[in-house]
Amino acid sequence: MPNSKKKPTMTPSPERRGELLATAAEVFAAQGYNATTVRRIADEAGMLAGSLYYHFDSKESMLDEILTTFLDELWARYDAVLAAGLDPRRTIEALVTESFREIDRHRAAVAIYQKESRHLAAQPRFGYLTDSQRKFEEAWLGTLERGVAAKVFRADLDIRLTYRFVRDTVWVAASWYRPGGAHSPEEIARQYLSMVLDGIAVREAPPTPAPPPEHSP
Amino acid sequence: MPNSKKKPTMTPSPERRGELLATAAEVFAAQGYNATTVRRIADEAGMLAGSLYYHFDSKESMLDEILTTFLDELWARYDAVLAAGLDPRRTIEALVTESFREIDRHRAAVAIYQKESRHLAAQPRFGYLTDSQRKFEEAWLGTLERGVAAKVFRADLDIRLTYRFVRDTVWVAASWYRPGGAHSPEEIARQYLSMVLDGIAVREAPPTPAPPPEHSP
Amino acid sequence: MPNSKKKPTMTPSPERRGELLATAAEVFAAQGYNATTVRRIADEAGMLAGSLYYHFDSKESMLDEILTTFLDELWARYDAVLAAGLDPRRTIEALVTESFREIDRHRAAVAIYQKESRHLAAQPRFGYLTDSQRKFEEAWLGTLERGVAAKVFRADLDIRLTYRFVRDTVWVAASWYRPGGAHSPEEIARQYLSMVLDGIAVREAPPTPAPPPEHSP
Amino acid sequence: MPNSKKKPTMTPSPERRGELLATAAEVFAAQGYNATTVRRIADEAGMLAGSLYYHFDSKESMLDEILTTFLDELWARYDAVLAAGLDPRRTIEALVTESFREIDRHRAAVAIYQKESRHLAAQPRFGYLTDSQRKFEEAWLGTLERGVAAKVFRADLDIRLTYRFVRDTVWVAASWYRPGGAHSPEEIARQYLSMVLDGIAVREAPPTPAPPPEHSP
DNA sequence: CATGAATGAGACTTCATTCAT
DNA sequence: CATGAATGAAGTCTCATTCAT
Repeated sequence: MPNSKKKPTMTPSPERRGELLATAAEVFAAQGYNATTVRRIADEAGMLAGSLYYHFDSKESMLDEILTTFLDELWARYDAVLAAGLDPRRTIEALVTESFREIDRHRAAVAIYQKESRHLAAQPRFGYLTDSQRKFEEAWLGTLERGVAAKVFRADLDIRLTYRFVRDTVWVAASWYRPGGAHSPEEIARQYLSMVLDGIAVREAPPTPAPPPEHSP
Repeated sequence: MPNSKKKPTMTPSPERRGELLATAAEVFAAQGYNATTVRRIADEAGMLAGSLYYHFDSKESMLDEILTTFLDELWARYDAVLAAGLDPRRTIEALVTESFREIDRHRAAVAIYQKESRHLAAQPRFGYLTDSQRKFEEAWLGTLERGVAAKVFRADLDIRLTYRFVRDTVWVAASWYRPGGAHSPEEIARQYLSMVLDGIAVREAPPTPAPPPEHSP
Repeated sequence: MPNSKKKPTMTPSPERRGELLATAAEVFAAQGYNATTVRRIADEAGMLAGSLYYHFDSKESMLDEILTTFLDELWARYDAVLAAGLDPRRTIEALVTESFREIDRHRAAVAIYQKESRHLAAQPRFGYLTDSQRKFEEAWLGTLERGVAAKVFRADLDIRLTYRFVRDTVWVAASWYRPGGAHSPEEIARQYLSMVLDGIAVREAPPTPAPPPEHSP
Repeated sequence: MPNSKKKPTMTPSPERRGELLATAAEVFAAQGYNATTVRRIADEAGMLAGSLYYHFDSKESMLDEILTTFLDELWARYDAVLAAGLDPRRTIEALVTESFREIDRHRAAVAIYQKESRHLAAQPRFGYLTDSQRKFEEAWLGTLERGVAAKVFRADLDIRLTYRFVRDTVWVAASWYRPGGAHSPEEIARQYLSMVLDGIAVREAPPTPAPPPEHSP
């Protein structure tokens, strides 16, 4: 739901718009929104700075559109997961997996969200960021609480601490993730889930007792 | 610290300097470095923008000093830990604990580091950020590898993924941590370590009906 | 910048031209020439900004054509009046009446002229505005002077002040006049003339002993 | 005037502001608000464009301050006149005189007001222009109506037409008035009032019929 | 030490204008 | 004839920085 103010030229060409937004997102993610000049985006897109304004109202509206596009898609998927009626553990697994998929698809948008959402949320225009964050907390924290009640998640931990731990752990990944890397989003999700759920320490399983048949050279 | 040849006119009282840096750090952390105007810092400090230049060469040098102060202290502590010759698990525990203590002491600086280090590292002046990151990786990744070799950390995980998981897990906390909150840094460290090492899932009932006969005690 | 050596493609239908000019004039009058964007005119005309350039060389040439069209017509009528050899009072009456008729026909153009002519006159392209103003002054001031000489206009007033008074009195009306209002141009002219010639004050009781002898015819 | 070296121009804030506003007003009046660049104002003031922003928020706020300063003063004087309880004719005389004095004092502001107020009034920030215009109409139209009722002003004229006639007649003078000219504001007011009240035509003095007997002495 | 005023570079944005389709 | 997209110049404004007082 971007701007709906004055200009009758709302959607000149969806494709070009999309390309330009992708370019902008990439630069915003790499340099930070404030540090990114509109000229830099234009250079990257092979046009002059002023030309961007044929497609967008302002630098801010580009940011806006990048974020809303991402959040809309994220919530479509999250909502589907939450509506599926899975048990807490499977819900967490699904949410984490969808999150990594979203990072895969909208890496730049996620990185921007991570870096900028806190101070953007103060502006009325970006109020939806706060809304989204609240919904986000409801979904994750609620699921964790159900899990604790169902005795599948530990009860001896501060639940909010756990929430932040899981949440951040997943989303910071956007800062280093590169599509087409060694692991697929699903594989990363699997390993993250394994760490988050079971820890990185070796289970009591006697590190010595039973000597596993090692690989014969 | 490469450049130190500029102004020999550097005789302001160290206390005032410290106060001003703390103020600046707070604003940088809250709004982002680029989005912060020198005037805003001056306002917060009760003076005019121009007056800050009696104390500092530039806005950038404030940022520089904030980051180096933080990193210098961090490394003093990390080096002490690493020099102590602890086993991998205790080393990780100590590093995590020191990290949370550092977040407690330099919350603003840590938050700035998180948000800005990536694009700052490109500038020569901030080359030390890259150095620090490399040392950081050596320390943590090395410890994890030793732990895997010693079979105290799981071997079935991608080690770099594990590294990023542990690293991020700890440092993102700076984005929400507020000194004087419900938990002390040490308590947060304890819980985080517990999650990271053992996971958030409840262990399956140890004495399961069937197969697993191996656990000795 | 009179660039007119490139496009021989000037074969638009005169009607469309006229419509577009009327639209442009309306917008120029409402918002001011400088504050009016070519896009606004195009919007109002139901086309895109670029499309206007099929019909006109430039925004300035639209303004030019609007003003010359108006002035040409005005001078045709003024010249007819001046050529009629009326006495000073009847000449003034005729000029005023024609002026209001012109305001009725070219309200927008007159309003533009009022607002913009002063600074436009500085540009060579609009030199004709200065010429017109000089002719205008000759016509009006000359008539007034003849009237003073003939003792039909007061001699105790600064003649230039009188000239400006009469001139402004008539033309500012363009700022509020709307065609199709309560009064016809002729009626407005009649009342204005009555005010200008005889004042708005009630005449002191029969200024002379003798009661007014009735009209002869 | 480029800045000469040794100018001991110690200009305290309010005075400098005032000077700059006067400069701006002059340029706005000469070229029109929209056609005036901030750089032009700065040039005229002997500084760089950006430097103006140390004193003012924006170009618009300069305009705002110019207009409010003028209107505040105008209304102080108008209100004094209206509160004096004069009869309709003397009230009109006083209002006209004060108006010409105001034109003398704030010529530029008045000229700006004339040219720009109509489209500025649409913006919320300049809503006070509409308010002022309404008060203005109340004052003048009301006085004229009282005068008609008291039979000192003609009843055979459309009163709103009369109002506009008197109002415009006075205020357009700002477009040609130059302080220090041949006539003082009071003298101009006297002549204008004479024209408005009694007309420019020679009184009853029969242009031909009967030779005026009275003014022989 | 601090202020007040200014500089200068560069940012975002607007807009008249062009041109291939 | 009109559109869609772009250009390029110019305009308003911001801000780190300087410097005389």
